[in-house]
Amino acid sequence: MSVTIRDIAKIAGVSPSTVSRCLNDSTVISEKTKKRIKQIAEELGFEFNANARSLSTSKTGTVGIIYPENYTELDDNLYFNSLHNQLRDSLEREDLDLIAAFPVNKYTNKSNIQKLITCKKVDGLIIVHSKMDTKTFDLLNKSKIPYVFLHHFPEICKEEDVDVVYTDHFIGGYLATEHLINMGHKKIICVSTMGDEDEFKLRTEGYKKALLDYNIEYDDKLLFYGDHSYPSGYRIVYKNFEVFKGVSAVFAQTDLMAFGIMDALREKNIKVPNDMAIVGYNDIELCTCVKPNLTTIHQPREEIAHLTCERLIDLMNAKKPKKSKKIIIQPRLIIRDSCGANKI
Amino acid sequence: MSVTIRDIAKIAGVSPSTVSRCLNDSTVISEKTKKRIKQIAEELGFEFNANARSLSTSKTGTVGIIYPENYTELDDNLYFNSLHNQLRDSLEREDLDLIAAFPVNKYTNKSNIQKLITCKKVDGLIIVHSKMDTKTFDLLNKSKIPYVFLHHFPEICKEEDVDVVYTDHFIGGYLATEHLINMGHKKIICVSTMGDEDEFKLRTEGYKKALLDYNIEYDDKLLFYGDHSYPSGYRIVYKNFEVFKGVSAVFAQTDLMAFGIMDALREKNIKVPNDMAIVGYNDIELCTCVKPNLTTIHQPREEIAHLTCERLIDLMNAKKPKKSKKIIIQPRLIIRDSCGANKI
DNA sequence: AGTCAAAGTGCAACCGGTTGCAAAGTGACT
DNA sequence: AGTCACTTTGCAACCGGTTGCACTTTGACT
Repeated sequence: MSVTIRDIAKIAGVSPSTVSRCLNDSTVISEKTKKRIKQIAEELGFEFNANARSLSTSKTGTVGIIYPENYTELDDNLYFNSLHNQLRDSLEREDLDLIAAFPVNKYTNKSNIQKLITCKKVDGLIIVHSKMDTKTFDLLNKSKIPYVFLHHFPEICKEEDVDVVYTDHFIGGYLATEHLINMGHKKIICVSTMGDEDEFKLRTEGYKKALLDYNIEYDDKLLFYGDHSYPSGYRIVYKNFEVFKGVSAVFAQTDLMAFGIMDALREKNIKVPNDMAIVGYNDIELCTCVKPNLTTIHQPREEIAHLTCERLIDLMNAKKPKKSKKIIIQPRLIIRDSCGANKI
Repeated sequence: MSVTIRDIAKIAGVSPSTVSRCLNDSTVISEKTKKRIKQIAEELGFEFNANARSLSTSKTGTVGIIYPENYTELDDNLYFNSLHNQLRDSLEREDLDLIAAFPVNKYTNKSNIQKLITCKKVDGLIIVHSKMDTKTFDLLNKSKIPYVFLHHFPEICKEEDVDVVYTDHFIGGYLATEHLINMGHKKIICVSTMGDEDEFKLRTEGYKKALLDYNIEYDDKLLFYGDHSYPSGYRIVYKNFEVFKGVSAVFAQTDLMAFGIMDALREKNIKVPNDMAIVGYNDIELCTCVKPNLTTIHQPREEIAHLTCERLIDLMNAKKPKKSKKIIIQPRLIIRDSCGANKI
């Protein structure tokens, strides 16, 4: 069917191994033959058969990414979608393909992680998922396939032992709160989320620390819990309107909750930012598709994606196992209109 | 490193071919040996090496999907993201992996379509992209790799000659407009988009046909062009406010433009839906994250994804080339609050 | 002319599966 | 015991690359 190196070899009157070496730019081949062979390959429209190549080299040229099962339901999948595109872009630079999967195939009930590893379909793994059983984790380590955890890492391993890149949610929470304080607010509601995701706890910690640093007493009546989503933000306002009436600012730990809060406040005739300042978290594209534009904490996706891929590629190319490394990325405050800063 | 069928063969005292046949459930093997071999394989934690398998069978167990280059910029990538997840889900059912790519690698400048095909990385291709040069198209056909066009198909081929699945945008435009007419509106603005994308032209045609059917004269002063995005919808209201003041309804051909229009109208103190009814298009998740909830045209993603994959898998499994087929999916009107129907 | 290192190329095995075909085994029946 | 059909298994080639090692060629130097 398609052209093989043996075809080329026959035509050029050399052995297949020579052809292979030429097309792989081996240094032991003379420039003259190299040029000649490449020429013929070009004319014949030769392309390597990736499978044959993978079989003999044990390199596939593709990396896998594992997302949390609840990813599609996750309201901030908007953030993940955009991160995903950045990751793909970073990998494209190295001509690597990307296969995305959930931890388990929900139809066959088999572990996709295991499948990708043991079937040798990927050279490396990016794991955006914090729950992992010991069996899979062992398999992962035994397989010698490099991996880096993105955003989360499983409880079953020590942070020092694995490669992980994440953003500093403590600082993020701090920055958001500090900004509101600097704008003159003293009573600031914080809307976090339930669940065992550490990042939200950290955002809350940052919030508390900022209050402390600026001598504002922390009041746990001002702390609420949503579920990431727009409706949950919306409902929290309605359910706790008395509390909202008594404050002048809100730090919502996802942008979508901030949107819900803003819409509910509008219905209650509270003007943002004049009567209430709002800061969100994530900086999804829609922040500028909402009036007033949302002030928020930006997680630099390009940087996250770039550093994650860089690290993974490093590991994939390393001859010897490398010492694991932790990469922490600093979030940034993006000032728009919802916090009132632009009106001054 | 990992367990091979030869390892199993040695332990079981049979030949590798027998092991292969057992694990592939060949009918010529006795149940007894099959059971024994499978048992051993299980114990050893055997998994097929996908590359070796692909090499000999020419089946990779993965399909590729090609997105338009401008996909990440496309404002309705929200729609595509959700469609993508549905596609992945449909493929997961058959244990197929999915590699997503753009038509060309923007760093190496090489054709990704060509790469996926000629390197034998995929068994089939879903193509969401209408521009394709003759060379690639020829390659595609010569390669015998089955493909289906999703939503668009290239101009260089005849619709009858290729497999394509898309939604009926004419009907979508018609449904949206008809609904507004039924709500008593006679002057209806239509916001389409520039560019050569047929689907938007068709939506506009549907709009015109509905007007015609209900004896409302078409007025081209009521037709505007945005660029899919929220800001463009927003701006159109500001720039043409006199026109908007004279009508009672708007059909926006993307949800995001509808959002922009709604926000601009709010700032102009025009109440939706009381003073102005609005219908969008796509039914992105955010339609219910906006006040009032957006009435819109839903493109059934599950159905689209399912039919696309079903067709592709059909083609991949076919022994002989099948006659090409066109699958057209009907959009649905989703009535929410922005059109005023719920207030009556 | 003879020696020898360096450069260039080919042989053959290997990666880990699949599969057509031949051979061996089984059991029923004459 | 011999024949025959059918079931079960093994041999060996193949998929299309890579690579260690051995061999040949080349040219500089004594």
